[in-house]
Amino acid sequence: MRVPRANSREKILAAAADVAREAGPGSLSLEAVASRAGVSKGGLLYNFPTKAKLMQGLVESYLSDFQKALEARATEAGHESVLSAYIKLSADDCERPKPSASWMFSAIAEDPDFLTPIKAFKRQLFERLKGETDDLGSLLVCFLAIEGMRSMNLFDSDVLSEDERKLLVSSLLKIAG
Amino acid sequence: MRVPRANSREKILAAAADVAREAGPGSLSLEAVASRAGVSKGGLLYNFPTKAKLMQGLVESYLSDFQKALEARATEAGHESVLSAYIKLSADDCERPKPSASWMFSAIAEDPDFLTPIKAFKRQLFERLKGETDDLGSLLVCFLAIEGMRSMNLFDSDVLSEDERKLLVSSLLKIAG
DNA sequence: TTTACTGTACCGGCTGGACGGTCTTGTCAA
DNA sequence: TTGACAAGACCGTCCAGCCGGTACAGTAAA
Repeated sequence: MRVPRANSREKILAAAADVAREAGPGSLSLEAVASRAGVSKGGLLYNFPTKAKLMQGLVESYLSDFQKALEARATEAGHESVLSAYIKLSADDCERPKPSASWMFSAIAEDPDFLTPIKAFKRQLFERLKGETDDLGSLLVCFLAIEGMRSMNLFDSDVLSEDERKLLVSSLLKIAG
Repeated sequence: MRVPRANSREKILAAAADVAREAGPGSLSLEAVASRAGVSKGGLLYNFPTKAKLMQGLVESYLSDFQKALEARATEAGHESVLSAYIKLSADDCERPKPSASWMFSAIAEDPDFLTPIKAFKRQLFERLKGETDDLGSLLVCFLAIEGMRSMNLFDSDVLSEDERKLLVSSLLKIAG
């Protein structure tokens, strides 16, 4: 793929995420994204010929970022399990001020099928974790608790306090062994 | 409040949930809801003067149903804790073929603030559970795992198999004590 | 009993506006 | 000069909300 005059693609993807977060998932119009990215509507549609392609781009970049981050954590400290890496990575993600995936609601509103790759990725990750442990019950609890944490973060629910989340993470790490 | 000729309100709320589930959260138009409910658009707008009021109605009826179901479970078998009741209730909810809250994405797309009452409800429930146990860590893990289960159900992720979910629930009940 | 009036419940066409996507024109680097 | 790319006016579509109308139940005066 040729590189654009300026790498508009990433700017646009970031802008889309920002708009979804700040203006609400229902207000993710192409015009808003273009304006936010400092690009004209025509320019946006040049990079992403359709809104669906834009959503798809968001999903793909999210997934590849996540994959890379997980791999980095899992290998950098070779002693810890993938599950521990996943727990810590998710905890860090949730501590960041901006929920990284608030665009997801826009994607769902557009077409729920956009999430199919994410579901597949999750199932794949789960299978990988299953091969790493012999206590399926504990794994399930951990995996779902992380899912819950991520979901709360996504919904912008400040239901848990800072301390509670820290306690949760340490409890999960203990269960993960 | 006078009772309507037929209780259209509930019919409309149910229809809205159905449309959101089947046509996708982005296709929740007033016309679609009215048609599904066997009511004209004018009739719908008579009962819910604005789309926002309809969403609000969905949230309120969801919350009151949930509250009632939880109370019923918690008192019917007085021996079990509220946490156990919550776990079992959520497990049953997730086993039902139709996700009961798929309208939530429509509400979020419309305006994320619609979820405020739900967040408040969750926090309130969590506080209540905190008063029931002395092991905050375990409670956190359970609470978040349930959240994860509900979220997966909401996203229609069949990431977990039937057996896995059963194992998860039994593990949670064991942790809950 | 009849007739006229009132308020409730509901109908469905209409409109103004927003949005997605196209098309033509402009621009700049090579 | 050329072609990759940006700009933004433009068009068709869709939808929320409005509004004038209809049907009907209750009431009450005649």
